[in-house]
Amino acid sequence: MPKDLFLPHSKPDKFCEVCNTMSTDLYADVILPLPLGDQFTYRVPPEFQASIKVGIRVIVQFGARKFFSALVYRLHTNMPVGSFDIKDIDAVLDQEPIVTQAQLILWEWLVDYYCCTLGEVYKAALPSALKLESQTKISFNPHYDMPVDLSGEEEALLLMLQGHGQANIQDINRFIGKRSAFSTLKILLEKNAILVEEKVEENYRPKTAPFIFLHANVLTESAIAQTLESLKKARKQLTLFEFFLSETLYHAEPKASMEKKELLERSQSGEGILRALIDKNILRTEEIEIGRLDFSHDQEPVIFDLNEAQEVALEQIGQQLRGLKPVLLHGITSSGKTEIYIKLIEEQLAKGNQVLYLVPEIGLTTQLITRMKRAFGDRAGIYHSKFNDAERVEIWFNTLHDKEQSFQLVLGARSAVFLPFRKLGLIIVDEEHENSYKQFDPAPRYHARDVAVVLGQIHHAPVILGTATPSFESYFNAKTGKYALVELTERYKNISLPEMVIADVREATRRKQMKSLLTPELFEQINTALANDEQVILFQNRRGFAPYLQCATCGWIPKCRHCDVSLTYHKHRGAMICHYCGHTESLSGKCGECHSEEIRTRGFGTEKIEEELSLLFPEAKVARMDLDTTRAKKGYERLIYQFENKQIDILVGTQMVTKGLDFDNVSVVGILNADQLLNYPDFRSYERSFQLITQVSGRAGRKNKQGRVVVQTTQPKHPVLHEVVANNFTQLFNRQMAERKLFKYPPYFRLVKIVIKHKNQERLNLAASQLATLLRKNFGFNILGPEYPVISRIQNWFQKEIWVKLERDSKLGQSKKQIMGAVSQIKSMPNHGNLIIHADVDPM
DNA sequence: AGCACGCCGACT
DNA sequence: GTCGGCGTGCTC
Repeated sequence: MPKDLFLPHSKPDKFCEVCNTMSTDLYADVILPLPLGDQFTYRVPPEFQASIKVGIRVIVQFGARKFFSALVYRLHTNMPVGSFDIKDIDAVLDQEPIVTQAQLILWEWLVDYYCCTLGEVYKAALPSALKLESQTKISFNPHYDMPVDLSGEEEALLLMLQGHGQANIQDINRFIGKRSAFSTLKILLEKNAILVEEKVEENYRPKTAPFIFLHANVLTESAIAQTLESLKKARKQLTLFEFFLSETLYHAEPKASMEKKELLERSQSGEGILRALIDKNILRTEEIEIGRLDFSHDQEPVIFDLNEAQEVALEQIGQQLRGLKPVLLHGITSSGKTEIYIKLIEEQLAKGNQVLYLVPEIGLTTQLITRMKRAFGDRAGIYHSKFNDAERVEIWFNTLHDKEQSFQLVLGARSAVFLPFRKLGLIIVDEEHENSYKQFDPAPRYHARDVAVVLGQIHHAPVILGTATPSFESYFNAKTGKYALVELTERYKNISLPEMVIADVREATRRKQMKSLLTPELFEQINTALANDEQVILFQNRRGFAPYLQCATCGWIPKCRHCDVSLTYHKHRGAMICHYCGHTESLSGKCGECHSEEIRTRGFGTEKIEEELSLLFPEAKVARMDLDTTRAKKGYERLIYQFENKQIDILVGTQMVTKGLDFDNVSVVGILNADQLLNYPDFRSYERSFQLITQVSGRAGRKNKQGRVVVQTTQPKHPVLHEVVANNFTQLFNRQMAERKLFKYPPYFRLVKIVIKHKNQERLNLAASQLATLLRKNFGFNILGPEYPVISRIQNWFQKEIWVKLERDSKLGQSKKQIMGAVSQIKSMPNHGNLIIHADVDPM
């Protein structure tokens, strides 16, 4: 983008016939936080022409009544052509850009690559407190005499408004208790009884705290002396006042004020004593803005020493990074990748550069945060979705502005790629194979790892992708020279890799050796571990008690009434719950079909395992870690803490237990049902099985002692399991690559998944087949579907999918344009109004 | 995405 | 006769 777009244009001047002067018309193309394709052009009125810049927010009216905070994308003097009135910009919100030029370049890339709009990216990128939207405010018209011809509802509403002063639409809907109070409001508006206005409210409020200052009366030496004299009889007040002076005026570095809380605490005075001094006009209080960000750190920064293998890897990375290719760091579990990162980060921070450290959503554990805080103290900040909005705004500005106290290292989940970095020196993507880097819904459906690579290119910052189990895409890129590859094959601190055992569930069942859900192998291992005071982690990728219930007489299975899935039985809550929409039904105990009372549980989830274990090992403390036990705010941290402190002997969990946790007393890891992973109907299921089993196995092993992993399966001869046992990633990769090539799957081909949804099944079928036909004209055999996905209905929306396979070296941009063209053609056909169609590029 | 406008069925 | 359901089109 040319540089002059930053500046208001001074040409071409033209003569204004109205005001008889030379005038300059300046226009701004703005991005609205809406999923609309094009930008909208507004006129920049003269009073804003000097201050407007690309990347600042402005308030504009959009449509008949709504106001939005839009982002200035382009400034120019070309009057837009068209038969519409150009509206003026109403207000300018920022003095300096809050979105950088580099970010806009990234946004444009996202729009092209992920087939979305700038509005959608704008929405995803900015903390919501920075995206204002007007709210309709309704108030009582004070110049209105209460008439007689009002209905009961109208009168009640008016009285409410009179009492409250102002209300928004949601309040009124709640008050009236109907779905829409719009008709009542319309009548009242016609009768001139109410006033309606649109207000844009700033959501972000800086946090303030009371600070204590010297009162204006006491600013001279003599006044202070006099005051001290006058306080002789009030000894507590004198103590407080003297303390205040010693901390501010008489301090080595004098300050004007002191925070009230700190003053009271450190002088050990009470509220009342301070109050007295304020009443006497000796001190005064004032609200001062303070930040919400935590700059505290407990310990002095510690930097570790690396072992030989790590030093070699660090050296290799250093060499490779100079080539500005992304580096894939393939290091087996516990090989000490984090220490290498710390060294690399340290180097960048010393240069005054910023570092982005991406972790999967779930990987933002207290363990990692503690480690980074210990290494980098208050230079490290955290950004993820659990942060409240005010904090996110502050991190945004902290990243953007070079302040006295600012974070140089940002640890963040996927949305951290959108932060406004000034001077990015390095990007680390940890656990790059993790699926949670991909955003499903809403658009932009981006993969943070891939966005990070592009972000690195824009900033000329090196990118490191680290993992023990590379995604096939990344490994392929490394093998074909798009990425550089660095491998670490030794475990840190000489912890040996765990011994892997494959336990045959079918054989054990036949011999009647199963102890509940455990094979004799796993049962023995757990017993031994408990006897040695060691801990156990069990993995089952399914929460709840039983995935479904079934009538033993007729085979009936309870299903969700809104979705096409069976209800999962949650024993603890005594309910059957849909894991797709949350629909909950209480347990009737009777078959919905034949009314038989013989209802059986089928399969097992974490809850059932927890219960069975408590019966099998009554002495052991068993805990469960899944979505249900970690939903509460500190639930996850509490479990980790308890496990670390050995208050838990056996931890049962879903995927959560596989992520980046390091415990040093776990000797046994059990995978309860590997079949479920292997048989998952997806072309990536073997890749994922390998990743999950390897990752969870990595939790086993202690210093000087080999850990054990038991994998329970009915397919003990399955090749993937043997590759896991041998830790033979390469063999699995090569075998799978041949298949991927043959069936035109990634990484040889790129996939675009098109999802079509409609509440009406016939209309969905029609639209989907029309779209597929249209796409086949361009892509022929590379179109799959339309087909129902595994779950064909979610929350009463039926859905179908069409898959497009694009050749890797084909003109991607052009193909995507063709796809989106076909989509909009289908959408604009009559009767296709309530269709939802979206494209998911590189779906997971 | 919202929201207004416009056209057809089930109600006072 | 009207209320309100949804299908359609537009927003600088």
